Amino acid sequence: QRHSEVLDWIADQGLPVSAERATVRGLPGLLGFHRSMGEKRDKLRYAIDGVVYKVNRLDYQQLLGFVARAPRFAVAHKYAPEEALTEVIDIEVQVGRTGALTPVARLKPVSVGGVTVTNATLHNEDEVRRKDVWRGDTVIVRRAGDVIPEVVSVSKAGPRAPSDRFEMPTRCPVCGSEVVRLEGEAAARCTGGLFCRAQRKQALLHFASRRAMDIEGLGEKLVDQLVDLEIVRTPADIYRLDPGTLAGLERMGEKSAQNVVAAIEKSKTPTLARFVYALGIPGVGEEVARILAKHFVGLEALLHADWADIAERKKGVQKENAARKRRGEVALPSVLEGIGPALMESLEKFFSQEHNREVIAQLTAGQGIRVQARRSPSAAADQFGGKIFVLTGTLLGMTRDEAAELIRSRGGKVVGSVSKQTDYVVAGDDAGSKLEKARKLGVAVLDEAGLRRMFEESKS
DNA sequence: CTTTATGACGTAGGGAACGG
DNA sequence: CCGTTCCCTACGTCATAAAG
Repeated sequence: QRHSEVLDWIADQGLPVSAERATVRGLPGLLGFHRSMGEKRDKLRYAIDGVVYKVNRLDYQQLLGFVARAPRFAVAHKYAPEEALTEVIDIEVQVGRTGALTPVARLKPVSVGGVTVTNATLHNEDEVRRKDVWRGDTVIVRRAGDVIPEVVSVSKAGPRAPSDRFEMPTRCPVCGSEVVRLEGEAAARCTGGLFCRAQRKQALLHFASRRAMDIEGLGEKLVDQLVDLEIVRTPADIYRLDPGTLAGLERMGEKSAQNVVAAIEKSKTPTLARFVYALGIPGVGEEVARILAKHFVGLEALLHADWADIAERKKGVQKENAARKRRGEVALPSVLEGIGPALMESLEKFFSQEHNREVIAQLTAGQGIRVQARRSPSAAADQFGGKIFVLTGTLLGMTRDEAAELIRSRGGKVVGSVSKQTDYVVAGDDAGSKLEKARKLGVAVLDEAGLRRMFEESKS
Protein backbone atom coordinates (compact mmCIF):
# COMPACT_ATOMS: atom_id res chain seq x y z
CA GLN A 1 0.00 0.00 0.00
CA ARG A 2 1.04 3.54 -0.49
CA HIS A 3 1.69 5.79 2.46
CA SER A 4 -1.67 7.58 2.47
CA GLU A 5 -3.57 4.34 2.02
CA VAL A 6 -1.81 2.88 5.01
CA LEU A 7 -2.86 5.84 7.13
CA ASP A 8 -6.43 5.43 5.91
CA TRP A 9 -6.31 1.75 6.69
CA ILE A 10 -5.12 2.30 10.22
CA ALA A 11 -7.75 4.97 10.79
CA ASP A 12 -10.43 2.62 9.44
CA GLN A 13 -9.71 -0.16 11.89
CA GLY A 14 -11.48 1.60 14.69
CA LEU A 15 -8.76 0.55 17.07
CA PRO A 16 -7.98 2.45 20.22
CA VAL A 17 -4.64 3.61 18.81
CA SER A 18 -3.48 5.97 16.11
CA ALA A 19 -0.71 5.30 13.64
CA GLU A 20 1.55 7.69 15.46
CA ARG A 21 0.84 6.31 18.92
CA ALA A 22 0.84 2.58 18.20
CA THR A 23 4.12 1.04 19.17
CA VAL A 24 6.23 -1.54 17.45
CA ARG A 25 8.95 -3.29 19.43
CA GLY A 26 9.32 -0.31 21.66
CA LEU A 27 9.62 2.15 18.83
CA PRO A 28 7.14 4.97 18.89
CA GLY A 29 4.72 4.73 16.03
CA LEU A 30 4.30 2.48 13.04
CA LEU A 31 5.49 5.21 10.77
CA GLY A 32 8.58 5.73 12.88
CA PHE A 33 9.35 2.04 12.56
CA HIS A 34 8.82 2.23 8.82
CA ARG A 35 11.21 5.15 8.63
CA SER A 36 13.89 3.56 10.78
CA MET A 37 13.74 0.32 8.80
CA GLY A 38 14.02 2.39 5.65
CA GLU A 39 17.24 3.88 6.94
CA LYS A 40 18.65 0.47 7.84
CA ARG A 41 17.47 -1.07 4.58
CA ASP A 42 20.80 -0.91 2.78
CA LYS A 43 22.70 -2.44 5.68
CA LEU A 44 20.53 -5.54 5.97
CA ARG A 45 21.90 -8.85 4.75
CA TYR A 46 18.68 -9.46 2.87
CA ALA A 47 16.50 -7.38 0.59
CA ILE A 48 13.18 -6.00 1.82
CA ASP A 49 10.53 -4.07 -0.05
CA GLY A 50 8.61 -2.80 2.95
CA VAL A 51 7.16 -3.48 6.36
CA VAL A 52 4.04 -5.38 7.42
CA TYR A 53 1.86 -4.03 10.22
CA LYS A 54 -0.28 -6.51 12.07
CA VAL A 55 -2.88 -6.04 14.73
CA ASN A 56 -1.27 -8.09 17.49
CA ARG A 57 -4.35 -9.00 19.42
CA LEU A 58 -6.05 -12.23 18.44
CA ASP A 59 -9.53 -11.04 19.36
CA TYR A 60 -9.16 -8.00 17.09
CA GLN A 61 -7.76 -10.24 14.36
CA GLN A 62 -10.78 -12.44 14.61
CA LEU A 63 -13.08 -9.46 14.41
CA LEU A 64 -11.37 -8.15 11.32
CA GLY A 65 -11.13 -11.53 9.55
CA PHE A 66 -10.10 -12.07 5.95
CA VAL A 67 -11.14 -11.07 2.47
CA ALA A 68 -10.41 -13.37 -0.48
CA ARG A 69 -6.72 -12.69 -0.96
CA ALA A 70 -5.61 -11.02 2.23
CA PRO A 71 -6.20 -10.71 5.94
CA ARG A 72 -7.84 -7.50 7.09
CA PHE A 73 -5.76 -7.34 10.25
CA ALA A 74 -2.46 -6.84 8.48
CA VAL A 75 -1.26 -4.47 5.83
CA ALA A 76 1.95 -4.04 3.88
CA HIS A 77 3.60 -0.63 3.82
CA LYS A 78 6.07 -0.69 1.00
CA TYR A 79 8.95 1.61 0.27
CA ALA A 80 8.72 3.61 -2.90
CA PRO A 81 10.02 1.32 -5.62
CA GLU A 82 13.26 2.19 -7.34
CA GLU A 83 12.74 4.32 -10.42
CA ALA A 84 14.83 4.80 -13.53
CA LEU A 85 14.88 7.00 -16.61
CA THR A 86 14.77 5.56 -20.08
CA GLU A 87 13.63 6.31 -23.58
CA VAL A 88 10.48 5.15 -25.34
CA ILE A 89 11.76 3.64 -28.55
CA ASP A 90 8.34 2.81 -29.88
CA ILE A 91 4.75 2.27 -28.88
CA GLU A 92 3.39 -0.89 -30.42
CA VAL A 93 0.05 -2.60 -30.24
CA GLN A 94 -0.52 -6.18 -29.07
CA VAL A 95 -3.59 -8.23 -29.88
CA GLY A 96 -4.86 -10.35 -26.99
CA ARG A 97 -7.08 -13.40 -26.81
CA THR A 98 -10.29 -11.40 -26.70
CA GLY A 99 -9.09 -9.09 -29.47
CA ALA A 100 -8.20 -6.28 -27.09
CA LEU A 101 -5.52 -4.02 -28.56
CA THR A 102 -3.00 -3.21 -25.86
CA PRO A 103 -0.42 -0.47 -26.43
CA VAL A 104 3.00 -1.55 -25.16
CA ALA A 105 5.97 0.77 -24.72
CA ARG A 106 9.19 -0.64 -26.15
CA LEU A 107 11.88 0.82 -23.95
CA LYS A 108 15.60 1.30 -24.22
CA PRO A 109 16.79 -1.48 -21.85
CA VAL A 110 17.28 -0.13 -18.36
CA SER A 111 18.04 -1.73 -15.02
CA VAL A 112 15.31 -1.17 -12.45
CA GLY A 113 15.20 -2.89 -9.09
CA GLY A 114 17.58 -5.62 -10.15
CA VAL A 115 16.08 -6.55 -13.52
CA THR A 116 16.38 -5.26 -17.05
CA VAL A 117 13.15 -3.71 -18.23
CA THR A 118 12.49 -3.45 -21.97
CA ASN A 119 8.70 -3.42 -22.17
CA ALA A 120 5.89 -1.91 -20.18
CA THR A 121 2.17 -2.09 -20.82
CA LEU A 122 0.31 1.16 -21.36
CA HIS A 123 -3.02 -0.64 -20.83
CA ASN A 124 -5.21 1.30 -23.27
CA GLU A 125 -5.58 4.43 -25.35
CA ASP A 126 -6.87 6.59 -22.49
CA GLU A 127 -3.90 5.65 -20.36
CA VAL A 128 -1.50 6.72 -23.10
CA ARG A 129 -3.31 10.08 -23.32
CA ARG A 130 -3.48 10.49 -19.55
CA LYS A 131 0.26 9.98 -19.21
CA ASP A 132 0.82 11.77 -22.51
CA VAL A 133 3.55 9.40 -23.64
CA TRP A 134 4.99 9.89 -27.13
CA ARG A 135 7.66 7.96 -29.01
CA GLY A 136 11.09 9.35 -28.21
CA ASP A 137 10.06 10.72 -24.82
CA THR A 138 12.20 10.11 -21.78
CA VAL A 139 10.07 8.43 -19.13
CA ILE A 140 10.27 7.38 -15.51
CA VAL A 141 9.96 3.61 -15.15
CA ARG A 142 9.47 1.53 -12.02
CA ARG A 143 8.28 -1.91 -11.06
CA ALA A 144 4.87 -1.56 -9.47
CA GLY A 145 5.01 -3.36 -6.14
CA ASP A 146 8.56 -4.21 -7.19
CA VAL A 147 7.20 -6.64 -9.79
CA ILE A 148 5.46 -5.41 -12.92
CA PRO A 149 7.16 -2.77 -15.06
CA GLU A 150 5.21 0.48 -15.26
CA VAL A 151 5.66 3.81 -16.98
CA VAL A 152 5.13 6.35 -14.21
CA SER A 153 5.23 9.57 -16.18
CA VAL A 154 7.05 11.49 -18.87
CA SER A 155 10.21 13.07 -17.54
CA LYS A 156 11.21 14.95 -20.65
CA ALA A 157 9.27 15.12 -23.88
CA GLY A 158 11.43 14.12 -26.84
CA PRO A 159 11.57 16.02 -30.08
CA ARG A 160 8.00 15.21 -30.95
CA ALA A 161 7.17 14.81 -34.61
CA PRO A 162 3.46 14.31 -35.42
CA SER A 163 4.18 10.67 -36.24
CA ASP A 164 5.56 10.14 -32.72
CA ARG A 165 2.09 10.47 -31.23
CA PHE A 166 0.38 7.17 -30.48
CA GLU A 167 -2.73 6.56 -32.52
CA MET A 168 -4.90 3.52 -31.91
CA PRO A 169 -5.03 1.82 -35.29
CA THR A 170 -8.43 1.63 -37.00
CA ARG A 171 -7.46 -1.69 -38.56
CA CYS A 172 -6.04 -4.66 -36.67
CA PRO A 173 -2.25 -4.74 -37.22
CA VAL A 174 -2.34 -8.51 -37.52
CA CYS A 175 -5.40 -9.34 -39.61
CA GLY A 176 -6.59 -5.98 -40.96
CA SER A 177 -10.09 -6.31 -39.54
CA GLU A 178 -11.94 -3.28 -38.31
CA VAL A 179 -11.14 -2.06 -34.79
CA VAL A 180 -14.01 -0.89 -32.62
CA ARG A 181 -14.24 0.59 -29.19
CA LEU A 182 -17.58 0.01 -27.57
CA GLU A 183 -19.36 2.64 -25.57
CA GLY A 184 -18.09 2.69 -22.00
CA GLU A 185 -15.22 0.26 -22.61
CA ALA A 186 -11.56 1.03 -22.08
CA ALA A 187 -10.36 -1.45 -24.67
CA ALA A 188 -10.36 -1.10 -28.44
CA ARG A 189 -10.91 -4.49 -30.01
CA CYS A 190 -10.13 -6.25 -33.25
CA THR A 191 -13.39 -7.55 -34.73
CA GLY A 192 -11.64 -10.34 -36.62
CA GLY A 193 -12.45 -12.89 -33.94
CA LEU A 194 -10.85 -16.24 -34.57
CA PHE A 195 -10.06 -15.28 -38.15
CA CYS A 196 -7.38 -13.04 -36.66
CA ARG A 197 -4.10 -14.91 -36.37
CA ALA A 198 -3.15 -13.21 -33.13
CA GLN A 199 -6.46 -14.03 -31.49
CA ARG A 200 -6.32 -17.57 -32.81
CA LYS A 201 -2.87 -18.10 -31.34
CA GLN A 202 -3.86 -16.70 -27.98
CA ALA A 203 -7.06 -18.72 -28.00
CA LEU A 204 -5.14 -21.91 -28.71
CA LEU A 205 -2.61 -21.18 -25.97
CA HIS A 206 -5.42 -20.55 -23.54
CA PHE A 207 -7.23 -23.70 -24.65
CA ALA A 208 -4.11 -25.78 -24.01
CA SER A 209 -3.11 -24.02 -20.79
CA ARG A 210 -2.68 -25.85 -17.53
CA ARG A 211 -5.89 -24.71 -15.93
CA ALA A 212 -7.91 -25.35 -19.08
CA MET A 213 -7.29 -28.54 -21.11
CA ASP A 214 -3.82 -28.95 -19.62
CA ILE A 215 -1.90 -29.94 -22.74
CA GLU A 216 1.67 -29.75 -21.52
CA GLY A 217 4.24 -28.72 -24.08
CA LEU A 218 1.93 -26.79 -26.37
CA GLY A 219 3.52 -23.40 -25.82
CA GLU A 220 3.96 -20.14 -27.67
CA LYS A 221 6.63 -21.16 -30.18
CA LEU A 222 4.88 -24.35 -31.16
CA VAL A 223 1.53 -22.62 -31.55
CA ASP A 224 3.20 -19.92 -33.67
CA GLN A 225 4.50 -22.53 -36.07
CA LEU A 226 1.31 -24.55 -36.16
CA VAL A 227 -0.82 -21.50 -36.91
CA ASP A 228 1.59 -19.88 -39.37
CA LEU A 229 1.99 -23.12 -41.32
CA GLU A 230 -1.80 -23.48 -41.18
CA ILE A 231 -1.53 -26.91 -39.66
CA VAL A 232 -3.84 -25.83 -36.86
CA ARG A 233 -6.74 -23.41 -37.29
CA THR A 234 -9.09 -24.36 -34.47
CA PRO A 235 -8.76 -26.23 -31.18
CA ALA A 236 -10.21 -29.27 -32.95
CA ASP A 237 -7.17 -29.38 -35.24
CA ILE A 238 -4.94 -29.95 -32.22
CA TYR A 239 -6.45 -33.40 -31.91
CA ARG A 240 -5.55 -34.22 -35.52
CA LEU A 241 -1.82 -33.78 -34.93
CA ASP A 242 0.44 -36.78 -35.30
CA PRO A 243 4.02 -37.29 -34.07
CA GLY A 244 5.41 -37.21 -37.61
CA THR A 245 4.05 -33.75 -38.37
CA LEU A 246 5.21 -32.37 -35.03
CA ALA A 247 8.69 -33.86 -35.26
CA GLY A 248 9.22 -32.00 -38.52
CA LEU A 249 8.92 -28.62 -36.80
CA GLU A 250 11.69 -26.45 -35.41
CA ARG A 251 13.00 -27.46 -31.99
CA MET A 252 10.77 -30.51 -32.04
CA GLY A 253 12.48 -33.90 -31.94
CA GLU A 254 11.03 -37.36 -31.63
CA LYS A 255 10.86 -37.12 -27.85
CA SER A 256 9.09 -33.76 -27.74
CA ALA A 257 6.63 -34.82 -30.41
CA GLN A 258 5.77 -37.96 -28.49
CA ASN A 259 5.35 -35.98 -25.29
CA VAL A 260 3.00 -33.47 -26.91
CA VAL A 261 0.90 -36.20 -28.50
CA ALA A 262 0.68 -38.00 -25.17
CA ALA A 263 -0.38 -34.75 -23.47
CA ILE A 264 -3.05 -34.18 -26.11
CA GLU A 265 -4.36 -37.70 -25.60
CA LYS A 266 -4.48 -37.19 -21.85
CA SER A 267 -6.62 -34.07 -22.23
CA LYS A 268 -9.57 -35.80 -23.85
CA THR A 269 -11.78 -36.17 -20.79
CA PRO A 270 -12.11 -32.70 -19.31
CA THR A 271 -14.68 -31.73 -16.73
CA LEU A 272 -17.41 -29.46 -18.06
CA ALA A 273 -15.94 -26.56 -16.07
CA ARG A 274 -12.50 -26.95 -17.60
CA PHE A 275 -13.92 -27.37 -21.09
CA VAL A 276 -16.06 -24.24 -20.80
CA TYR A 277 -13.12 -22.28 -19.41
CA ALA A 278 -10.94 -23.57 -22.26
CA LEU A 279 -13.34 -22.17 -24.86
CA GLY A 280 -12.14 -18.71 -23.85
CA ILE A 281 -15.51 -16.97 -23.85
CA PRO A 282 -14.97 -13.30 -22.98
CA GLY A 283 -15.61 -12.73 -19.28
CA VAL A 284 -15.74 -16.44 -18.52
CA GLY A 285 -12.82 -17.36 -16.32
CA GLU A 286 -12.46 -20.34 -14.03
CA GLU A 287 -14.98 -19.20 -11.49
CA VAL A 288 -17.76 -18.40 -13.96
CA ALA A 289 -17.08 -21.66 -15.79
CA ARG A 290 -17.47 -23.52 -12.52
CA ILE A 291 -20.80 -21.83 -11.83
CA LEU A 292 -22.04 -22.77 -15.30
CA ALA A 293 -20.87 -26.35 -14.91
CA LYS A 294 -22.71 -26.60 -11.65
CA HIS A 295 -25.92 -25.21 -13.09
CA PHE A 296 -26.04 -27.17 -16.34
CA VAL A 297 -26.19 -30.94 -16.38
CA GLY A 298 -23.80 -31.22 -19.31
CA LEU A 299 -22.45 -29.59 -22.42
CA GLU A 300 -25.65 -30.24 -24.38
CA ALA A 301 -27.74 -28.37 -21.84
CA LEU A 302 -25.36 -25.44 -21.95
CA LEU A 303 -25.43 -25.35 -25.75
CA HIS A 304 -29.22 -25.26 -25.77
CA ALA A 305 -29.57 -22.66 -23.02
CA ASP A 306 -32.01 -19.87 -23.74
CA TRP A 307 -30.07 -16.91 -22.38
CA ALA A 308 -32.80 -14.34 -22.89
CA ASP A 309 -35.15 -16.53 -20.88
CA ILE A 310 -32.63 -17.09 -18.09
CA ALA A 311 -31.92 -13.36 -17.86
CA GLU A 312 -35.65 -12.72 -17.68
CA ARG A 313 -36.14 -15.26 -14.91
CA LYS A 314 -33.17 -13.90 -13.01
CA LYS A 315 -34.61 -10.42 -13.11
CA GLY A 316 -37.95 -11.78 -11.94
CA VAL A 317 -36.40 -13.52 -8.96
CA GLN A 318 -34.41 -10.42 -8.02
CA LYS A 319 -37.55 -8.33 -8.08
CA GLU A 320 -39.47 -10.86 -6.05
CA ASN A 321 -36.65 -11.03 -3.52
CA ALA A 322 -36.57 -7.28 -3.12
CA ALA A 323 -40.28 -7.41 -2.30
CA ARG A 324 -39.80 -10.34 0.06
CA LYS A 325 -37.03 -8.57 1.84
CA ARG A 326 -39.30 -5.60 2.53
CA ARG A 327 -41.82 -8.01 3.99
CA GLY A 328 -39.11 -9.74 5.99
CA GLU A 329 -39.57 -13.06 4.22
CA VAL A 330 -36.99 -15.64 3.16
CA ALA A 331 -35.38 -14.96 -0.22
CA LEU A 332 -35.65 -17.35 -3.17
CA PRO A 333 -32.41 -18.86 -4.47
CA SER A 334 -30.92 -16.62 -7.11
CA VAL A 335 -30.86 -17.80 -10.73
CA LEU A 336 -27.26 -18.43 -11.83
CA GLU A 337 -25.80 -16.47 -8.94
CA GLY A 338 -22.65 -14.63 -9.94
CA ILE A 339 -23.62 -14.29 -13.58
CA GLY A 340 -25.12 -10.94 -14.49
CA PRO A 341 -26.39 -9.30 -17.68
CA ALA A 342 -22.96 -8.56 -19.14
CA LEU A 343 -21.83 -12.17 -18.86
CA MET A 344 -25.10 -13.54 -20.20
CA GLU A 345 -24.79 -11.32 -23.24
CA SER A 346 -21.25 -12.56 -23.79
CA LEU A 347 -22.40 -16.20 -23.50
CA GLU A 348 -25.35 -15.66 -25.79
CA LYS A 349 -23.10 -14.08 -28.40
CA PHE A 350 -20.48 -16.82 -28.22
CA PHE A 351 -22.91 -19.70 -28.47
CA SER A 352 -24.93 -18.09 -31.24
CA GLN A 353 -21.95 -17.95 -33.56
CA GLU A 354 -22.07 -20.84 -35.99
CA HIS A 355 -18.28 -21.03 -36.11
CA ASN A 356 -18.06 -21.65 -32.37
CA ARG A 357 -20.76 -24.31 -32.39
CA GLU A 358 -18.99 -26.01 -35.28
CA VAL A 359 -15.69 -26.17 -33.40
CA ILE A 360 -17.41 -27.58 -30.32
CA ALA A 361 -19.16 -30.17 -32.47
CA GLN A 362 -15.87 -31.17 -34.07
CA LEU A 363 -14.20 -31.53 -30.70
CA THR A 364 -16.91 -33.63 -29.13
CA ALA A 365 -18.17 -35.62 -32.11
CA GLY A 366 -15.16 -35.81 -34.40
CA GLN A 367 -12.18 -35.83 -32.08
CA GLY A 368 -13.45 -38.01 -29.30
CA ILE A 369 -13.42 -35.46 -26.54
CA ARG A 370 -15.75 -36.64 -23.85
CA VAL A 371 -16.75 -33.83 -21.58
CA GLN A 372 -17.53 -35.42 -18.25
CA ALA A 373 -21.18 -35.14 -17.44
CA ARG A 374 -22.08 -34.11 -13.96
CA ARG A 375 -22.39 -37.11 -11.75
CA SER A 376 -25.88 -37.95 -10.70
CA PRO A 377 -26.52 -36.92 -7.13
CA SER A 378 -25.31 -40.22 -5.71
CA ALA A 379 -24.17 -40.59 -2.16
CA ALA A 380 -20.57 -39.96 -3.23
CA ALA A 381 -21.30 -36.80 -5.16
CA ASP A 382 -23.21 -35.37 -2.28
CA GLN A 383 -21.03 -36.66 0.52
CA PHE A 384 -19.75 -33.27 1.61
CA GLY A 385 -23.13 -31.62 1.04
CA GLY A 386 -21.95 -28.03 0.81
CA LYS A 387 -19.44 -28.30 3.65
CA ILE A 388 -16.84 -25.57 3.43
CA PHE A 389 -13.15 -26.50 3.25
CA VAL A 390 -9.97 -24.46 3.46
CA LEU A 391 -6.67 -25.90 2.27
CA THR A 392 -3.39 -24.73 3.76
CA GLY A 393 0.21 -25.86 3.74
CA THR A 394 1.86 -28.33 1.37
CA LEU A 395 0.21 -31.67 0.70
CA LEU A 396 2.41 -34.62 -0.14
CA GLY A 397 0.33 -37.06 -2.17
CA MET A 398 -1.57 -34.52 -4.24
CA THR A 399 -1.41 -30.88 -5.18
CA ARG A 400 -3.79 -28.44 -3.59
CA ASP A 401 -5.58 -28.02 -6.90
CA GLU A 402 -6.15 -31.76 -7.09
CA ALA A 403 -7.41 -31.87 -3.53
CA ALA A 404 -9.75 -28.97 -4.25
CA GLU A 405 -11.15 -30.72 -7.30
CA LEU A 406 -11.73 -33.93 -5.34
CA ILE A 407 -13.55 -32.03 -2.62
CA ARG A 408 -15.72 -30.17 -5.13
CA SER A 409 -16.56 -33.40 -6.94
CA ARG A 410 -18.04 -34.65 -3.69
CA GLY A 411 -20.18 -31.61 -3.20
CA GLY A 412 -17.85 -29.67 -0.92
CA LYS A 413 -16.88 -26.05 -1.32
CA VAL A 414 -13.28 -24.83 -1.20
CA VAL A 415 -12.59 -21.27 -0.12
CA GLY A 416 -9.46 -19.28 0.53
CA SER A 417 -9.81 -18.12 4.08
CA VAL A 418 -10.88 -19.47 7.43
CA SER A 419 -13.90 -18.07 9.20
CA LYS A 420 -16.64 -19.26 11.50
CA GLN A 421 -18.42 -20.56 8.37
CA THR A 422 -15.59 -22.99 7.67
CA ASP A 423 -16.31 -26.64 8.41
CA TYR A 424 -12.86 -28.17 7.89
CA VAL A 425 -9.33 -26.88 7.56
CA VAL A 426 -7.01 -29.31 5.78
CA ALA A 427 -3.50 -28.64 7.00
CA GLY A 428 -0.45 -29.91 5.14
CA ASP A 429 3.18 -29.25 5.99
CA ASP A 430 4.23 -25.75 6.97
CA ALA A 431 0.69 -24.63 7.55
CA GLY A 432 0.66 -21.10 8.86
CA SER A 433 -1.88 -18.54 9.92
CA LYS A 434 -4.90 -20.40 8.59
CA LEU A 435 -4.18 -23.31 10.90
CA GLU A 436 -3.76 -20.96 13.83
CA LYS A 437 -7.02 -19.32 12.98
CA ALA A 438 -8.81 -22.66 12.73
CA ARG A 439 -7.61 -23.61 16.22
CA LYS A 440 -8.66 -20.26 17.53
CA LEU A 441 -12.14 -20.57 16.06
CA GLY A 442 -12.48 -24.22 17.01
CA VAL A 443 -12.81 -25.32 13.37
CA ALA A 444 -12.13 -29.01 12.74
CA VAL A 445 -8.61 -29.59 11.45
CA LEU A 446 -7.76 -32.53 9.16
CA ASP A 447 -4.34 -33.68 8.07
CA GLU A 448 -3.78 -35.16 4.64
CA ALA A 449 -4.39 -38.68 5.87
CA GLY A 450 -7.66 -37.58 7.44
CA LEU A 451 -8.80 -36.05 4.15
CA ARG A 452 -7.92 -39.24 2.31
CA ARG A 453 -9.92 -41.27 4.80
CA MET A 454 -12.92 -39.09 4.05
CA PHE A 455 -12.45 -39.68 0.31
CA GLU A 456 -12.19 -43.43 0.96
CA GLU A 457 -15.43 -43.45 2.92
CA SER A 458 -17.22 -41.81 0.02
CA LYS A 459 -16.31 -44.63 -2.32
CA SER A 460 -18.17 -47.25 -0.38
C1' DC B 1 -22.82 3.77 -3.29
C1' DT B 2 -19.04 0.09 -1.37
C1' DT B 3 -16.98 -4.39 -1.22
C1' DT B 4 -15.26 -8.37 -3.32
C1' DA B 5 -13.46 -11.30 -7.03
C1' DT B 6 -10.91 -11.93 -11.17
C1' DG B 7 -8.00 -11.48 -15.36
C1' DA B 8 -4.30 -9.08 -17.92
C1' DC B 9 0.16 -7.49 -17.92
C1' DG B 10 6.27 -8.40 -18.02
C1' DT B 11 10.33 -10.55 -16.18
C1' DA B 12 13.22 -13.97 -13.88
C1' DG B 13 14.46 -18.47 -13.14
C1' DG B 14 14.23 -23.56 -13.15
C1' DG B 15 13.38 -27.89 -15.53
C1' DA B 16 13.16 -30.46 -19.86
C1' DA B 17 14.91 -31.51 -24.05
C1' DC B 18 16.74 -30.10 -28.59
C1' DG B 19 20.52 -30.34 -31.74
C1' DG B 20 25.34 -29.58 -32.87
C1' DC C 1 28.17 -34.13 -23.88
C1' DC C 2 26.78 -29.41 -23.33
C1' DG C 3 25.20 -24.88 -24.66
C1' DT C 4 20.81 -23.15 -26.13
C1' DT C 5 15.96 -22.91 -26.50
C1' DC C 6 11.41 -23.48 -24.91
C1' DC C 7 7.78 -23.95 -21.46
C1' DC C 8 5.78 -22.62 -17.26
C1' DT C 9 4.87 -20.13 -13.01
C1' DA C 10 4.98 -16.53 -9.30
C1' DC C 11 4.48 -11.98 -8.24
C1' DG C 12 1.52 -6.74 -7.52
C1' DT C 13 -1.59 -3.45 -9.40
C1' DC C 14 -5.44 -1.90 -11.73
C1' DA C 15 -9.69 -2.12 -14.52
C1' DT C 16 -13.92 -4.23 -14.63
C1' DA C 17 -18.02 -6.79 -13.21
C1' DA C 18 -21.27 -8.42 -9.84
C1' DA C 19 -23.52 -8.32 -5.54
C1' DG C 20 -24.69 -6.23 -1.25
